[in-house]
Amino acid sequence: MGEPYYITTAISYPNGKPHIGHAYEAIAADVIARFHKSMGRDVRFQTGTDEHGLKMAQKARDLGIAPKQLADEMSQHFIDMCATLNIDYDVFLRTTEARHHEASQAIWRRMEANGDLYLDRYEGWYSVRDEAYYDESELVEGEGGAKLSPQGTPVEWTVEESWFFRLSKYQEPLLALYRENPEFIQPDARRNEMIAFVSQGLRDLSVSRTSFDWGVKVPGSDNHVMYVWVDALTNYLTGLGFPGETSAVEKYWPANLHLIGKDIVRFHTIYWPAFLMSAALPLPRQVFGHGFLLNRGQKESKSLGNVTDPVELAGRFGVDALRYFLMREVAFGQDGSYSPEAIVTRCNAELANSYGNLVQRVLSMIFKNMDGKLATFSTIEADDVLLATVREACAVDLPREFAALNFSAGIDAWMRAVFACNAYIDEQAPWSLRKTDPERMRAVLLCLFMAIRDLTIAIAPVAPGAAAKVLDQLGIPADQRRIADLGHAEWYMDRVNAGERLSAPVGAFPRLELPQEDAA
RNA sequence: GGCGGAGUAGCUCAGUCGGUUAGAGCAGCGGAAUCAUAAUCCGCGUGUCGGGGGUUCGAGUCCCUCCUCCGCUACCA
Repeated sequence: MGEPYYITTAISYPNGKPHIGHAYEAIAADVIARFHKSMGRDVRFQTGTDEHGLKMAQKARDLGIAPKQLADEMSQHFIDMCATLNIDYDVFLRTTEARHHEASQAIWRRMEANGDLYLDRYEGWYSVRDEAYYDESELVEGEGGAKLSPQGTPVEWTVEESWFFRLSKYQEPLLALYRENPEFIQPDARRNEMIAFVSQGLRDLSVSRTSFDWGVKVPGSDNHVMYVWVDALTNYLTGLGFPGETSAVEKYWPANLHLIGKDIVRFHTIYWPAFLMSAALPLPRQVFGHGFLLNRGQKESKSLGNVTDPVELAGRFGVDALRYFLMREVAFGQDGSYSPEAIVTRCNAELANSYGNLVQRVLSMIFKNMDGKLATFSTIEADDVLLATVREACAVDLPREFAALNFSAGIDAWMRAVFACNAYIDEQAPWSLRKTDPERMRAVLLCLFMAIRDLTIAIAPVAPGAAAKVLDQLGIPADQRRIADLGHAEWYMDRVNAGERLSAPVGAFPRLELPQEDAA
């Protein structure tokens, strides 16, 4: 196996069904995982659900069921979403698992042993509904002079015993981390924000609660449960077998990439590294905060009634098309906008018309005019130029951009290679050569066969289902479908010697139709 | 308020250290071809590069200022 590569998504809070943002993060992480596997690395990919906290407990109480029952039910929606979207994770971690409680308590003890936890009182304006304390300056005045949180919920002065983490101690180490490892927080704009935040000074963090009990118990303080972030962040270690000194921990920790939404960058780039430093554990190499997806430029919300079910969306347009659209259309790291029209337009123009149709016309001609038979052939300069262009895009340009998480740019390079194939086929006009020079026609079509193999392997991490369908039709062995295999000199002769003939092609990238209800 | 980012063709965006007539895709218009998923190929852009001022032989690219939008500004996940 190749060099280890460990990627995680944030774990989702399952107090509602998955929304498009969950799908986006899962898809992006899956593309990254599949890409690195394709490059020959030994990949570990983890996702999951964060099931503790007051909101889950309250919702369960409202429904009259046990929190665990609610968690089981809701977590299943996320598992199902992953199945629908072809998310090929290695571990789906649930924070209610016993091993996770053990891991969280283990990291707690390590922080405590390092002298970074102490018991004190937390006093402040507390909103039960928000499960949050607010500073006096944040409060707003409600009717009759009542004090309200910035969200307009009632607050009351509360004194609570709480464990504190000495976050203040880590201000300088964190700043040094950002300074010495500029790639630790990405994109750059997020890093600047975090540097500004930490530079203002850090206060110690309250890391336990006594007001509810749906969480991980604090070791030695049974009436306390851990602050959700201590528990949640630890999931990245739990899945590897921590606190056991397992081979997975040894091999995959520290993680190469925590892929998260821009809204939780602070927790992952300030609290998490501070916890890890305190526990004397290595720090992840990179935290990337992706942007949000907007529905026609607007944030999705229940009140606007524009919430999209990602499973339904995938059903309507196809998983591969949806995955392609999201990775192609949105500049990774920035917010992006989507709509049925945008998905249909983008996927039809690129996946169906330019690429899918290329595959179809070439395989169809090989089937009809060559009996589906592959053989050796000799090339002219135009052929060599085309194959070199395609190879460059698939083995160099796209991988370089994907490795840097520039998916849009990587796919753009891939599209240019597809355009080159379409220009080449028109120039060579094999349909004319059929009558004038059949030998040359065969060379042109086989050249395109080779190009299609490269193109399909390169795009497979993005559209795994449809790519596999094409590679099946090309007769490429299942263990020869990685980007790392592109350069194998013998692949084509092996394929010829296998002797398997091509059948009539079956479309793998169909044109999409705009559903009636969305046409307007 | 403070800090940071952005404002380039109808739409989405590229434009590295300032340098020749500011680019790509989509949409639109014209032509070619007919192997293919009515798909493909070729050709066509006089854009106040948000406004104004400045530095420079020369600025979308640097400086100042103004306008607009967005993000962050501690304990909801």
